[in-house]
Amino acid sequence: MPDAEKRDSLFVGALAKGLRVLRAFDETHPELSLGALAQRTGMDKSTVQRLANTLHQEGWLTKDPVTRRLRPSHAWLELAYAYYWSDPLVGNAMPKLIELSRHLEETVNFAEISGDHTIYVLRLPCQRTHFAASIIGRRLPALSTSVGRAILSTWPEPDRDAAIENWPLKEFTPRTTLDRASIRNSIEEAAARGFAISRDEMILNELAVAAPICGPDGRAIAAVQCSVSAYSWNDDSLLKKIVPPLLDTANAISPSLRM
Amino acid sequence: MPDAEKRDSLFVGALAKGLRVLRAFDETHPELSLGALAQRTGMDKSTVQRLANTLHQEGWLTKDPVTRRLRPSHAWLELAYAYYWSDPLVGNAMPKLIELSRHLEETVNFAEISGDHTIYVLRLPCQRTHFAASIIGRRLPALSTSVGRAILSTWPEPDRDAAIENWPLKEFTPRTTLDRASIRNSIEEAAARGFAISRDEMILNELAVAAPICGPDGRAIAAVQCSVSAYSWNDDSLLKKIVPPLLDTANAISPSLRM
DNA sequence: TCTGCTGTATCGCAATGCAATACTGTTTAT
DNA sequence: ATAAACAGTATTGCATTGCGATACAGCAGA
Repeated sequence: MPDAEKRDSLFVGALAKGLRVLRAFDETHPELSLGALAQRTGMDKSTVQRLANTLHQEGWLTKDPVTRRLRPSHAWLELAYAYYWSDPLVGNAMPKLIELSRHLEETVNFAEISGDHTIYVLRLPCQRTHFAASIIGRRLPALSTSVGRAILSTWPEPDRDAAIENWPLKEFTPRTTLDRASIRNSIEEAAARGFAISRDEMILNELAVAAPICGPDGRAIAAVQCSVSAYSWNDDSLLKKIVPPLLDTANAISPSLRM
Repeated sequence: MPDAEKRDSLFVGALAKGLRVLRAFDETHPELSLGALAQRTGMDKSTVQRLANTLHQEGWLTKDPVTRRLRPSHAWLELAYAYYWSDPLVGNAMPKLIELSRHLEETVNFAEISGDHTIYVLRLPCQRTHFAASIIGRRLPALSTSVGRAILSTWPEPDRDAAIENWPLKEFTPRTTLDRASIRNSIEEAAARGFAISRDEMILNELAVAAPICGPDGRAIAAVQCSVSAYSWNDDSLLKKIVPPLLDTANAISPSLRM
């Protein structure tokens, strides 16, 4: 392990390496051969062999009997299941999101902040979109999403500023905002109005509105989001039809009241 | 490791143990202390300490700063994300499920067979139900679910019989079928009609219909399912309104045609 | 303040995971 | 066809690394 020199004595390297094997699978690498795994993880071929073998025996990797390639197993979904039970917000959020989705008949999402990214935790797709926009677990740079901006809009000045300065940005479409001053404006507007809007950030012709879910300290860690097509919606209709129920839903989920 | 004596030399015990720590979290144990983890995994306290520490450092466990308890982290959802990209059926299924859900305005699920259980892979909840019925990754005994029966109905005799004889059953409601002969009837009926119906198996007052998704060999490994309330639906309306589009959807997802 | 708890740190031993290497089987090019 | 190239599988000796007993610290409640 050349990267991390002096890890304390209660660090189990073999476990960390094994998990790095799991992390090697992503949207561009849905299945991998042993050799490819070795390459991607930077580990020795025989190390990967043992780790992958163990993961396979323990049911974490599925092995195609003919190509010998490895793929994520159903166990990966079971972990998501366990996650849902452990997240204190999800239990309240789910029924309210369902109602919102039924009412709006538009795609509704629930996302949380995870470091400097947002991650989709619950998704209720209503319209056909591209695949990545309809499955859970997707991480996106927080500054580029309506969810991230809605959440940041509730944070105290110093934290918010630090985020705006330092958090990463990535160009997804030609219209992705890469200018941090514009992002600051967007967040301040969100702070004033109680919700954030973003346009064409992740995909073109997409309009997203997000309302933060505040904890007892007023600081949000999650948001409810509604994503619609700019073909069918504009600012006015958004504000009239979508924003009010969206805010209601967010407030209903917020744990502050129940404490 | 007393349980598995003679594991071959390419087995990394530390990795397996670490993963067992992850598996210790489930619906009844959403968060665990170090001591509780040691108990549940049957491992030594200091072993668990090191493993949990490693998992925490690597971002797999979240540690509550005040209670010191450990919880699943967002990484668990990221694994689900990777899983979705790797599952060859999910990409086709998703848009079609969305359409079906919009059309029926009822809860639609996509589940696969996983050993002797079924596992929910995609869920589009439309009505409020209990929490477990609306999140992905849930495993249920295949013989008790409409999905499992729909899938088994496409299997050749010997496999099907072996499953009916040996696969596990568990009582979820007072009306859960525990009689294997009845289950055989149900599966045979499904084979004749092309879809399976179940009633009150998992929760009372629930009606579920499932249509198998067959591979090129005619053998199903997945099914589309629609779950409705027996309060609003009966056999007739189910057959008229739900079954036809359900079968259409299942056929549209089946990969056989595209090969 | 004492007692019992739960989480954190230390340490010597040997079990265990490491990487080099050799083997097997399947695919590609000549 | 035959050979060469490649990917997956097995073996082995060595020392690194993970093991668990034990001792320490920080916080409850009595």
